[in-house]
Amino acid sequence: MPSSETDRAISVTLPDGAALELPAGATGADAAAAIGPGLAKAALAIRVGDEIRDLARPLGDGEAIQIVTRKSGDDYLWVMRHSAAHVLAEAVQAIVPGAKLGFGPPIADGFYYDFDLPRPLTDEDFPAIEAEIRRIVSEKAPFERTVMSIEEARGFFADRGDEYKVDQVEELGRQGEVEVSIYRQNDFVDLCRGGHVHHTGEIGAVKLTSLAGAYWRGDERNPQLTRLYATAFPTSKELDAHLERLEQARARDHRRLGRDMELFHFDDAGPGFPFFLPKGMRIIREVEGAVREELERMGYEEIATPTILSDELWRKSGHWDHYRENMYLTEVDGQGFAVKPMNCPGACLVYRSTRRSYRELPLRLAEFGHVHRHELSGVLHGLFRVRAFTQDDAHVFCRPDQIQDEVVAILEMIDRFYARFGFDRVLLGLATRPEKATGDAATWEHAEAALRAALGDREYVVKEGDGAFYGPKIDFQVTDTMGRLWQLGTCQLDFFMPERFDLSYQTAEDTQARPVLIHRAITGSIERFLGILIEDTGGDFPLWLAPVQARVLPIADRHADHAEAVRGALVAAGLRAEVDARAESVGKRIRDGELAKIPYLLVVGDKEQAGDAAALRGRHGADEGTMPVGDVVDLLVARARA
RNA sequence: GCCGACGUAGCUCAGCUGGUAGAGCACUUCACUCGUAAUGAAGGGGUCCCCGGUUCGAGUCCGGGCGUCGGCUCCA
Repeated sequence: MPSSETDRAISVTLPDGAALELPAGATGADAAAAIGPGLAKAALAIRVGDEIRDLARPLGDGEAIQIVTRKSGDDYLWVMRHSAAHVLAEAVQAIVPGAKLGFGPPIADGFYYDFDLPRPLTDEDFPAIEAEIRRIVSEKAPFERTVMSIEEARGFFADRGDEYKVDQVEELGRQGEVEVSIYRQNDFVDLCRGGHVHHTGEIGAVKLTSLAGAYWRGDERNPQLTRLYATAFPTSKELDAHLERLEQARARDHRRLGRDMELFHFDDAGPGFPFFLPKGMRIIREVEGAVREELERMGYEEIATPTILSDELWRKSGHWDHYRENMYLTEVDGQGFAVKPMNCPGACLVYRSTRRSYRELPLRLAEFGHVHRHELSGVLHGLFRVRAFTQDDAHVFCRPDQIQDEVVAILEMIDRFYARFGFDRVLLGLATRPEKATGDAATWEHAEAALRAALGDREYVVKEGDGAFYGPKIDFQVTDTMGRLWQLGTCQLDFFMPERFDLSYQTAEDTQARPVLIHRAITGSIERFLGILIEDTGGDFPLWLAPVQARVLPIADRHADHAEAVRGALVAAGLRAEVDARAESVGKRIRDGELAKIPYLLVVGDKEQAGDAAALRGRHGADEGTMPVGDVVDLLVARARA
């Protein structure tokens, strides 16, 4: 708040690095006016650091600011969509009288608005709502900002029966706000921190995209609201381009490519349980091979532990208390068993199978563990969220003083592995103590500090309360083709499992000590990793991963034997090759080979047969000419290794 | 699990207000034996997701279940 004349002036930084001096308490609007009258008129909002703010909010000393106008690209889209959300809400209230308002923020690629509705909404209502939006847009109704005290706003929204807005006003009050801003267009009024276009006419093409249920404040104990997703662009041309991009992204969907390329299959006989087809297994074996190379290099030993183990074991491990509802249980001969949802108890039993010395530590035990988890039906999603998957799991048992080095080595291993597959945008997260946790606060803090130290100066986000019940973790996330985030690798500290299983080792001083357990996975889940790999490459796998690396096409029947010989030479050299000798034209078979995304097509006719050669065609028509079969084999082997 | 939509041949889909199913691609066979992105013809293939109900009659209407898709919540 602007106050006495004793306040000093403030200074903010503009995008070009210049400093702008303003009186204390100056707002974004003041800043825009200070820069120029044109900008003052065009200004819609202001970006301060990562945040887009209302022009009416006072600026702080030293802040880096950027005025948002119609020409601000993504920032403009953000502001315009925020305004579009208000118009959507006005339209919905016109179509469905009595609709109560939840939240309605802009999000990546669009915006949504939550409603508590007197009647269910279906997509048949979309055209009417869109028509109403267009009508409101054509009115060019101004967005007007007013300010109310918390008490005034509470009463205002209570009178209107907008209970969720009342809840939010109260929440803001608890957060220490003394007044809130209200935006109005036509008769529509919304509690809103703002940043809006001047009038509804500045909203471009709006399209409703989907309908979903969403809990108030994201808590399933709260009422479920109806969420209407939509997007908006300045022009319908840009909207169409966006819809076209979405369509292209859908073509990379691993579920679609997995079926088209015959990699895997899902069957009603086992919802969430993937069936891997021969070509899918070829890729999986390559991925596993890459993991095993790392295991060898980093001093791991591979083990295998049983899929089904006594429920006694799961009681001891803590899974019974924390995870039972997600476990597949069975009973045989009057004894309870559970299908493993994790591999750690098995690894602990391996550790405990003999007496351990400090000289053996760190003991790194790896396992390709096939685990089963009964996930809720609504969360299943292709290979990304399944009910049975293979963890490239490992458990490192070490002394407390070895934690740092081990975690550092694991992070480096994961980095190297992802780089090999060409994953560049990997997000790191540090997940800390959750509500449902075992162990004391001091132990947790110690563990979290160890992980922070190992992360060093890497970029990562802290996810408060997102850790496993037994310890904090570092996780590695990547996005799929639709922008959803999925966790792959993980590195978790566990101070509790060794306790529960009473694990120990003999120290140099001939005493018994408790090892620390580190859980880690590189791919996290081979299945999920494959899904990401499919979407990342769009099915155009690098040569070394391609399920079929080369296909030989004999021009006519009389070239079949030579084609077979070429295939034999490729296979003998360790390449995955096949022959397409169907009675179809060469053009047709070339086309089919391209559509099957096969890296190399080898055409053989009279000329090639006579010279024991093959004509090499790379993906997308790259003609590399005719060369002796031996040369083709050497060339492809070299490229597959690169 | 919750909200919404959807479920017809291996795939993509058509099938109007109820009258017991159709196309393209794929597959099989035949003819053609072809030089770098679709040769032609013929043929096989369906418990219209499942279970009930309404009706003379249900792919179509109603109820329940299962599955899939988009979200929410969850995710060791």
